[in-house]
Amino acid sequence: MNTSKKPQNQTRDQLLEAACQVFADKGYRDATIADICRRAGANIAAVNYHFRDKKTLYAEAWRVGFHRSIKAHPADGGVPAGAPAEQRFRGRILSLIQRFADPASHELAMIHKEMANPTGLLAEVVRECIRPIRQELGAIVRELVGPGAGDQQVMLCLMSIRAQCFDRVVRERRRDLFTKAGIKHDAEADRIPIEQIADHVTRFSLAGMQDVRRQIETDAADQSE
Amino acid sequence: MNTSKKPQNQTRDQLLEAACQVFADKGYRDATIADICRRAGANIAAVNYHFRDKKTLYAEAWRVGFHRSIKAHPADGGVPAGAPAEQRFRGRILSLIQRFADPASHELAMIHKEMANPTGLLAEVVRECIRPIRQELGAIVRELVGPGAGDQQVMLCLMSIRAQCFDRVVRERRRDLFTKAGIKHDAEADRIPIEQIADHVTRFSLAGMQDVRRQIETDAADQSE
Amino acid sequence: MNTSKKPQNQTRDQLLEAACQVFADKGYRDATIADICRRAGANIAAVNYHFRDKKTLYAEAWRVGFHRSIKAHPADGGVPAGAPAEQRFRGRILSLIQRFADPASHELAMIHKEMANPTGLLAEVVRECIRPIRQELGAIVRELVGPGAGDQQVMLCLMSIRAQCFDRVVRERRRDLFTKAGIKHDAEADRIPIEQIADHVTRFSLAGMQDVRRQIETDAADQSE
Amino acid sequence: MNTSKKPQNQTRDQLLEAACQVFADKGYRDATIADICRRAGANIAAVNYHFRDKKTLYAEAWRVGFHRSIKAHPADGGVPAGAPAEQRFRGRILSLIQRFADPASHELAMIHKEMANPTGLLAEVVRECIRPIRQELGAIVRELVGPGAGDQQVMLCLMSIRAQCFDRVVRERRRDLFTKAGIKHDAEADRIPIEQIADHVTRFSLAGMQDVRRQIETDAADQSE
DNA sequence: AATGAATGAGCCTTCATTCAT
DNA sequence: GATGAATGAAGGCTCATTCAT
Repeated sequence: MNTSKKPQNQTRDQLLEAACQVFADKGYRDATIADICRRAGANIAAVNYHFRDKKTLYAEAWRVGFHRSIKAHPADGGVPAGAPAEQRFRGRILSLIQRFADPASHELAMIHKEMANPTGLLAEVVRECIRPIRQELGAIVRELVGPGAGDQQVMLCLMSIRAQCFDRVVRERRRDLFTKAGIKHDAEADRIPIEQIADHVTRFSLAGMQDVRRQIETDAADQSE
Repeated sequence: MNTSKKPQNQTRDQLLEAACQVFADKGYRDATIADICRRAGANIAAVNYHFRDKKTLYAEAWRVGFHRSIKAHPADGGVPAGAPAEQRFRGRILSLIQRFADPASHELAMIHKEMANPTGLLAEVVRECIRPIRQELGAIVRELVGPGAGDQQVMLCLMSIRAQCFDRVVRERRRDLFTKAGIKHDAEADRIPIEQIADHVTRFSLAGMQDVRRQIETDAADQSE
Repeated sequence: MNTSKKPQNQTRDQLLEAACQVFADKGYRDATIADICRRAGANIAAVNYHFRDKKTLYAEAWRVGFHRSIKAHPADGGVPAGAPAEQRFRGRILSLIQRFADPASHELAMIHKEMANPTGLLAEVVRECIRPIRQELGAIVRELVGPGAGDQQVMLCLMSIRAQCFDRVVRERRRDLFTKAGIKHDAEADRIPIEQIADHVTRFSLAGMQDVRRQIETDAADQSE
Repeated sequence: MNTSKKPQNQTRDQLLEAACQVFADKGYRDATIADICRRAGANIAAVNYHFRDKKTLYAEAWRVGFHRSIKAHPADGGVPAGAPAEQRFRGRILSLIQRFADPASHELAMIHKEMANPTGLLAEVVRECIRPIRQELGAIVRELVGPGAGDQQVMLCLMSIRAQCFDRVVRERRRDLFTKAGIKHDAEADRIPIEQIADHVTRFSLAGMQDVRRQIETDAADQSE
């Protein structure tokens, strides 16, 4: 028994690291194997040797990026399961935004690229990684809008909330869009600290959800009269 | 009186139409001239003849898509300039979401693709088309959060609002992401009527903004004591 | 009978003029019909309409360029046929160099391009235009090297002489070669007046031919002893 | 001991060899990568793999052709540096003409093509290879026309001399010009042995330079009176 | 008589992948 | 186990030419 399971994996790991960067930066199609190998200091045939495929490397890189991201920023934001819903909500929001804003993880960029040009190569990854977290946030939202809310209303609130978190992704890209087009873009918004943004999203969304809850209860009262 | 002034533009128009579809579907890089020409029923050299470049065709298609979209859904949502801010706000939201949801216009998909992989070819288009509308919405938001709000607070609200509208884009792509990966995706949210979504976003955001306003005024009162 | 034979030839003439310029500048292959038509202010189909072919236009432009050149600088350099051989020789040299150096005529550049990449389209033109002049210069050289000279010796002298005249052509291109490669090229030699160059070539060559003649006569004397 | 250090360069070498031939025959623009690869028995992507570019291959082929040529025919013509100027002059002339006439080297044809249609890709090559040799010949000519000669006079003599050597190039192409145009061209001059031509150019030029020197000294004597 | 539209062949280049060591 | 060499398919672009008015 050797101490490390696969000590020969150095090249493989460097390839994965390089792949994360390049895929995040360019997307699946625009990323080239040659570029990835160059950054990894590996031979051009290394990808096909270690991963058989560009496709396989892509899925693997995605998985690696996600796990690194979720490890650094646990989905519950450090808030214990027994805490009140508002606090758990805030934890989730903070976690999401931090994950997306973390420059070490390339998760956000990869998600954005993949959504823009779906490759159909991430079936497993999506099933394993993204689904569960979505459903957990869904449960909290359902708590917050109250038992009277229908599926549709919960869904709409979820949409509003996730959209705001996701905006970190979009914002990053929007900046590129403007920059590449040679347009000066007021980057002021980009300098707002993460915690402040998370605070804003939390408050803004809690207010929105309370409004939804109030309306539901009003409607119910009207109807019961 | 003839219906079309220059009937010889037929091929050109068909190329533009095909380009909108293909660019929206594949993005700049993945779209091939051959595919566009095939759909337009034109020769492979037609793009070069009519537009000189793939690049130029792309910019032109973007412009066409935007104009078509903005024509079908005026930015003010049909609400007169003299109406109360809340109504004008609702008009804007409705317009934005309708524009993005309109399957005839490929605006949303193209925006998303461009943000994912910026080409730097849309300097003019962005300057001419997108900028003004952004600033108009900004003015309305400033009205709603009140005169006491700082630039940063306005910016955060704008972010929350636009993110929700933009979610239409992302949602569409997310469906593809799941579908292509072979995962069944509850498309229930996609069947919610546009007006209802616009209503939700409007209410949700108005509540959020009021919360921001309230906080600002509270802080101001505390400070003035 | 109308005053001008073909008054409608304006476009045709402009095409020829443009063709001279472009063919001289780029050579047959690199010259594009589109460029020629653009400079002539004509439609892109004009060349094929007026000349059937790029090939035919090329031959026609060559002919025009040559005739213009020979008209401006008669082959005998203005020296009457009865003048002494040395003077007639000088006239020829002056004429050749002037023709090649005249920026209005594009003859030299076209010759050079054609020699570099022979098109095989100039059979007639060469037969009609260049041959006679070569033979006339040959006769003068034969006179100068004396009746004892063999064909080969005459040929070698002709080579030495024509080569010097032709150097105007090569020099022009050599400058381009250096310039395009980003190398500073002492253009001092290019500023020497034409007459001075013609003088030099004349003297240099007369000295050379006298040397040849002297050697021939010496050899003959040796042999007759 | 193996004969070749890197046997894997075979394809690369064959590409270079083919490139020399094709570029010499057709010039940069008219030469096609496909043709070069076909002659080298290589795949069409081989050029891109080994040289990255058509441009780079071109520059490399030029360099190879030059070195092969200069190796076979050293610039001094085998005449030691201590020999009298006339002999060193003859050595240079012989070397130049041999280099240009050597069918194994494609140097002359490539120079001619490049001068006709400068690509601007040979900056380094020209600087490294051609410049030094030009300057060495210049020094010898200066010796021969004497210390009283001005720069301009040296330059004119150099022009006359180089033009004659270069005529080998032009002659070769002129033959093509006539041949391709379907004209019978007395190829007698082409059959004159190289040494005889070199002899002629040497004598012819030495006589010319002596004439120039005599004139300078006469002028000086007139002036000093 | 003359033109704008359209065509198809050909070229350079890129890139994921495979082959032979 | 790992690599440099080599491949073939595909894409964007150019351009002389033809077509339909």
